[in-house]
Amino acid sequence: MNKILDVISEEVQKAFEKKGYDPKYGKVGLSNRPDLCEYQCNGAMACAKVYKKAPFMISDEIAEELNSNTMFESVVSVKPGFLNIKLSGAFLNDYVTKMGEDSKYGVSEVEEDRTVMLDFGGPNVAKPLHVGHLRSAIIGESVKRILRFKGDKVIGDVHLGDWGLQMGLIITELKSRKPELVYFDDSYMGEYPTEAPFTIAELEEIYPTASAKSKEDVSYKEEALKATVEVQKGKPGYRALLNHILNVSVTDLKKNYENLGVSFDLWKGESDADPYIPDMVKKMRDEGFAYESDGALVVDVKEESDTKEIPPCMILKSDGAALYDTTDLATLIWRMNDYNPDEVIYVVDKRQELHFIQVFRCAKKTGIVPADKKLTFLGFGTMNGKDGKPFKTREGGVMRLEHLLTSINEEMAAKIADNNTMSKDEAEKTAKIVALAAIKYGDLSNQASKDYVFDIDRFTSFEGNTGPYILYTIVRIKSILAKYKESGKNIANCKLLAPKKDSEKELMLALTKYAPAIDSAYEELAPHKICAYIYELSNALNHFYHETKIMGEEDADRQASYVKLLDITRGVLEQAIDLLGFEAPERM
RNA sequence: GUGUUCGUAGCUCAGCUGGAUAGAGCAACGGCCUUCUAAGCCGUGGGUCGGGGGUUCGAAUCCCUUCGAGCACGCCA
Repeated sequence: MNKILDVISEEVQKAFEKKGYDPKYGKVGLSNRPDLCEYQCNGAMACAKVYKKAPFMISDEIAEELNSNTMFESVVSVKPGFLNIKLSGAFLNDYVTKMGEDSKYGVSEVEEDRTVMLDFGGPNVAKPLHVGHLRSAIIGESVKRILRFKGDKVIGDVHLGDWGLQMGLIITELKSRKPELVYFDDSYMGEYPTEAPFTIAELEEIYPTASAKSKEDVSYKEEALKATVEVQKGKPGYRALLNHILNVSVTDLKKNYENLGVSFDLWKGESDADPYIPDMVKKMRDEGFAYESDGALVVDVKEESDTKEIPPCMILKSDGAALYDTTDLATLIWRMNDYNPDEVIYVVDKRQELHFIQVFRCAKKTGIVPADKKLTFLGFGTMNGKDGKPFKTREGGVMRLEHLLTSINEEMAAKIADNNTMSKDEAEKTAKIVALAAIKYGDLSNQASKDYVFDIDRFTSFEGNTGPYILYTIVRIKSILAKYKESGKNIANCKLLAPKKDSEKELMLALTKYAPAIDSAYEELAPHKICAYIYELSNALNHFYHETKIMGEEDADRQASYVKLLDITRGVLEQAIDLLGFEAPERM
């Protein structure tokens, strides 16, 4: 169905045309003076310049033309040339009724068939998820849902960090601890054990230890670098270890992402790009793109329009090892081969922007990615603590995601227990749902590209513009709908009427803004637009709720209309929070 | 140094493809629970949109400049 702005604009444009002006001036926008009108058209001012007339005269003509139109309650011309528009209740009723009949509440799907590869998550194997991984997961999951909702085919890939120096470090540390393992015996020719020689807990301890050692001990670091090259060259014992590390980590990661309501279609990693690297390098050399520079193999990606020097893309280090430029490029090879996406979107820390500029340019230049494909960098800002510096625990370390979730869950459960007579089991389940909504909404309501302050106290207070406020609004609606059903009436039979009171009309107007909100979130890959929208809608609902006694309404038709309005609002809110990646409980 | 992002209320943030009186939440203060969940609703106070120029009928929004902060800048990822 058409967006309400388009429907209104069409009428206004017709009026401009009828009066002899270019219809393009009839474009209508949302009012920025809600005290005066619901919609406004500013075209008369621009139009006045071209037609050499006073803007006020033009707006007067249009207002007069439109005043008999049943779509509008009023169209008023205001100096210097604004057109202030109010919709008629009958039109609004009709429009919102149609929205309610549509499974997507008026959001239309994109016309062309598109396949999008979405690269998000980006956890490193052998390292526990910490709060730094939260943003990519939350934003990526929401973007994935938004794109799918709009009709794109989306393939989400976790893109594990399982290939660089970190693998060399783990192997080196493991070797120094258990040199007797067969993986380190170069003469061993048999099958390697299927059981991993470590648990996830050990693995998580090994990496930071190794990383710290390498910073102090030069020979240790050299050994790790050597091990890195050897894994990449395919040394059997090390490859077997790599597989163990991968299996143990991925099992654990899946569990953690599941707790966040985040899922991936592919669990590929940097290591999956490895088979494509030799051919890629050879081709880049043969075709003259890659050349030696200070012992390393690089591809220039400078462009004339650059305002600064863009360093070349590094393909191979002077010791022959691959870098992240290399794996990201080779990853694009299999992505194009196997899935042929129209666009690849990277949801990664914005500090990596330069790297991706290099990779994108190199991929286009060398033909890995055809010119008509889109490569998009969706960079997000850092999660800071209250002090404005990157988020740390009180002790100064990184906070594990599990710990963060557990502590918020506990606070939530206590709060719910205070408020309600729920069973312990239900309270805990509800606490998880609400806590997750708090965290996700807290993140998504900020613009992705900006740094934001992660303030646990604020998120657990649950007042104002928060996830729990949205959920609370939904729960209130559900409660009334349940009561209506209990009274033996059927929501499906409810028919919407034209609004009578202001708060009722406001709510209907808020509903009509759903499709534009989703569309701009889709176009700009900006989930925060959805947050802003549902906050506005929730406010409208709560205002209406406060002054309308629905169950006490005596006029059965009016009551049915209220119920219908609530039901549509509930549907829109639940659909919207699903796009953000969380859900609402039945009670809270 | 070069580039880049940003600077909006005491705090955290919207608004930025130019429109009328710059909006929310938190915090402060004052009201509203015998009636559908007060995690709510209503109200008050709080701003030279970092500073200065410019373009325009009109600028938080576009351009220039200046101050301040963050981030990135070939062999870590």
